[in-house]
Amino acid sequence: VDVARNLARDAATRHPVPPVPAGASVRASTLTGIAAEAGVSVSTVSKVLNGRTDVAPRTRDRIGELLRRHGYQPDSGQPSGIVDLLLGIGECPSPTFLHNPWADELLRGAVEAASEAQRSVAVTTVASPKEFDQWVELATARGTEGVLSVLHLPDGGELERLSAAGIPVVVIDPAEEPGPGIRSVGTTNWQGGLIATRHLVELGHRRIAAIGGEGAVWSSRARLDGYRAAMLDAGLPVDPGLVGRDSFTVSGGRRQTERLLSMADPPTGIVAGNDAQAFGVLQALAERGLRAPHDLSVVGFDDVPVASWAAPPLTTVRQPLAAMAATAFRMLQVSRSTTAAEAHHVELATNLVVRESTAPPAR
Amino acid sequence: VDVARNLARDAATRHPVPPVPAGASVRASTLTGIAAEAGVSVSTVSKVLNGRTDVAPRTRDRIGELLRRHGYQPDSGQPSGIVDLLLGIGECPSPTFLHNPWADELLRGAVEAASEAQRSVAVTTVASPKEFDQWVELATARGTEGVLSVLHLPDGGELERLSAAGIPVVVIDPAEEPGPGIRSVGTTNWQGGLIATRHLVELGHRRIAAIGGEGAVWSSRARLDGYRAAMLDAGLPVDPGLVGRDSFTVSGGRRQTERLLSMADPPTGIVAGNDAQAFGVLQALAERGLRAPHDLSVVGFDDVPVASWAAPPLTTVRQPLAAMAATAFRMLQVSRSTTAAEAHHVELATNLVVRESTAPPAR
DNA sequence: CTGAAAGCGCTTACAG
DNA sequence: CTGAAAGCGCTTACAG
Repeated sequence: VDVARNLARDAATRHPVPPVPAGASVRASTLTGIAAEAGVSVSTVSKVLNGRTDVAPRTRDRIGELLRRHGYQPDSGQPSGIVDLLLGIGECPSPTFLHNPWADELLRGAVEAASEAQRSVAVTTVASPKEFDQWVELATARGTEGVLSVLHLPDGGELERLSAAGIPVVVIDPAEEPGPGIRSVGTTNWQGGLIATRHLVELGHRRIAAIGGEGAVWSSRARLDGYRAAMLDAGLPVDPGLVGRDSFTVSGGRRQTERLLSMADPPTGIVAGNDAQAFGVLQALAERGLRAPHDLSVVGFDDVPVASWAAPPLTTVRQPLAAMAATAFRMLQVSRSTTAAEAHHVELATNLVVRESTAPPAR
Repeated sequence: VDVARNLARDAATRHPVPPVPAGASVRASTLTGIAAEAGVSVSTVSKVLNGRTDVAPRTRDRIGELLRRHGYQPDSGQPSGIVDLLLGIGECPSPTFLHNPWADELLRGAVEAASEAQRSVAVTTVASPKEFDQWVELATARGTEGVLSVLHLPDGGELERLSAAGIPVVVIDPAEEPGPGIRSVGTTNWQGGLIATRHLVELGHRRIAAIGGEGAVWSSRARLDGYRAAMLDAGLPVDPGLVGRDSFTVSGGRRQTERLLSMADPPTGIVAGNDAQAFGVLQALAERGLRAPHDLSVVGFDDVPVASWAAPPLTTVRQPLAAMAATAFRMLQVSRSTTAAEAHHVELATNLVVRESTAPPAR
């Protein structure tokens, strides 16, 4: 009886609004509205919102669902104007992530796209699940408009926390295979491996080595497969000794090059797993008094801004990092205006940037 | 009479608080408090806050002053949790600023310091005074807690806008000489130039060249002077032909090296103006089939993360970029808790990182 | 140009 | 576990 009276009063107070906003653009729902719809008091909704524990699980679920559906924003007054860029340190190749020039261009792309939309990009590095949770807390408190997660593919629990808080996510260059429930932006890694290798083939190389990343890094597997495909296309055998896996760092590239160079029949060209490894290749060569491309050709991967700083400037497969970030940012925006943003994965094309570290083999 | 009654009532409502927070840490002032102090109604204060026009100029000024003094924050409930890192593209060496790995470590330092304080760093690039104004608008709307301005030294008007909005500023590595009214963090550039040069002297070099930045870049002048001081100390003449000024880029370093190498009596060591130039030196050498440190020693400046990627790994003067950003962040925080934060400039020490691009001269 | 009053969206201590 | 009530900080239409 009380509940019914309550409902009636609240309904009278509310503006006459259809219960669920559907595809409409921005519609600030209020606790009062949600409470009426859920048939509970505003206090209870407020508790759910603030993570209080004294709410029955079923009630909490029902209200949570409603909050999500309405895309409820705290302080709904003005939007926060902040989009978060989350750098997952944990599972990425190099432990000190921001030390990787790779992140730089990603950040640039995100900042540019955001500034066009009158938004700012907040950068956070996250090294552990605990830090991730802390970040969710912080970001919900200040009302982030969405997360661009670099490399890190949020797990089920994280996804739930995010969606409970109404925060849309897009993953950039997922480190693992992205599942169906999540949107992401990547590049054509397989094709990148293919064109890098084909470039060397076309220059006349026959013994071509490839360096991959460690373990199951998703992008690395595809690149290596592209390498194999190109070798196959050219009718060239893939000598297992010519394929090395190592960390995505300078020393990884260096180590593999030393191994390769000490083979009885060393390669004349190397397709590195990324630009850092390619710099390592160059270092290993220099140490032996050798030079690229005269003694060995190298192709990098990423086209990190400093790729052109190398001596000689690095031929590399360009990953359009800035464009990837901008695309991810835009995906975030559309998800805010449609009720159910469908999950999808977009891949941006890689392309070869020929500089001076590749040439026909000597002899 | 009414005003008096008002005051009395408001004073009763308010918690017993001294009128101005003084050195206390975080104290959220409310409209009610400000109104009582100004002897006006909350409505009037609210109008001033929202830029309504129907407020007498004198009243508006008085209230504005009070709001500023109290460091009034909208939504004072929770602080925004955002500190801005502003990258001034306009006057810095390389036009596409974020392409400079230099920014990376700065960002890392800021992000780490901020995260300890439960804050996030919003990154914005600003290319023109107009963009700067737009940023101020955006940042005040979302309530930034302060600005870390990289390179860009805000001018009088900008400073005024910032202080009117109650936003504290600290400049990192000011591109020009910082005036007395502003706080900033830099490094001991002069000493850096000195130790880089002295290192080459100690290795036995006599003909040592130096590359500086273009125009009046503040930090570059100091570095060059440090070079001269070290030469003087060693009783070595400073041949004007041995000092070149060029852009702070790879091609700048390359160009100067070509010039230097074609001299009748070329130098055996080069002190570059920054790491990018040092990479350019390495490129110029490689093109002539020469190698560092065998044919020529090079010292960089900055110790950008990729300095160790060079072949050979670069000996360079380390600028503690991350620590600088962290220091600047902390200066921002203290300014929030003290009423009048005194202006000052702090310089962090540079130090030499010896890697493999330097050695005693050949012959 | 000013402020009393109504109201909004939210939170929280407390009674049940 | 739930909600009525009090309260907070703010805004705004309106009376003067």
